[in-house]
Amino acid sequence: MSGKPGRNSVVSWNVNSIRVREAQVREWIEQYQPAVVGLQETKVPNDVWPGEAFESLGYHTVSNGQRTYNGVAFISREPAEDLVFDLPGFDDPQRRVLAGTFGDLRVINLYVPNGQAVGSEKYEYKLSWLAHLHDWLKEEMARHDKVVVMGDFNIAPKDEDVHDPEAWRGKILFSEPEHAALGKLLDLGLDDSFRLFDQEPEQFSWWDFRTRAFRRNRGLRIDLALTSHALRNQVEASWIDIEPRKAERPSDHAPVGVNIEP
DNA sequence: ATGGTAGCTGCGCTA
Repeated sequence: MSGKPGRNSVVSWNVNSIRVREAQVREWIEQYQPAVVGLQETKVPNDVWPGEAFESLGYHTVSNGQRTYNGVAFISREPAEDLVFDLPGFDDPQRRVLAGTFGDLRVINLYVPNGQAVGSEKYEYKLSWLAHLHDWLKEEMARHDKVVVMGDFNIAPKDEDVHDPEAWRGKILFSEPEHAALGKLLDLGLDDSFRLFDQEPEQFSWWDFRTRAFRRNRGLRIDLALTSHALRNQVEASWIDIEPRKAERPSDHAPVGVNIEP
């Protein structure tokens, strides 16, 4: 791992239900005092978002929630400004987008559709969603210099991000059209921050519950923090913290993040 | 080709 969580961290964490993971998230934030945390799969509507658990630590929160599925949120030391809750022009009841500005940093928190299986209806939705994301990000990149686009991308970028690339090649999370869509996002002027640094091999951010994949580290790196070129000389580290994945009743995802020099 | 586990919900859907 290059670096570790700290006060300069901007963090993405798919918590797979904030109701179940509330104490884990609160304790993690108490330990590291990160600047911004973007959550995915909170699975609660806004009226039962447990913001008070984090506001009692001195943090601000904002939820873009949904019952049962999806749902994204920010927990941040400074309040978010210029919030965006949707992909413009993409009418979608699914709550997957939350963007906010923290000082001079634009942070875009995403829960990219999973896609279920290549060729399925949900896969087509995923690719369409990513195409609309691209068009909106192009505008966001024009409006803002320092941008972090982070979240559960449900795409593993390269072979080294997959425990068994030959088994996964062409499958959901690792198909060519998904790679093309991610490539188009990077072409807007973004880096996969994790690869700005030398990293230990076999570092992943998600391990399937069903195959008990964590025990053998059979994972994928699908949780990403993309950083704009203007941030290159401020990005000090990019890391995955697998400690919370070892907890009792963990999320299937680990928190990932970038440390950005103020 | 399928199933395994987990969460939410109310036993099927999503991941």
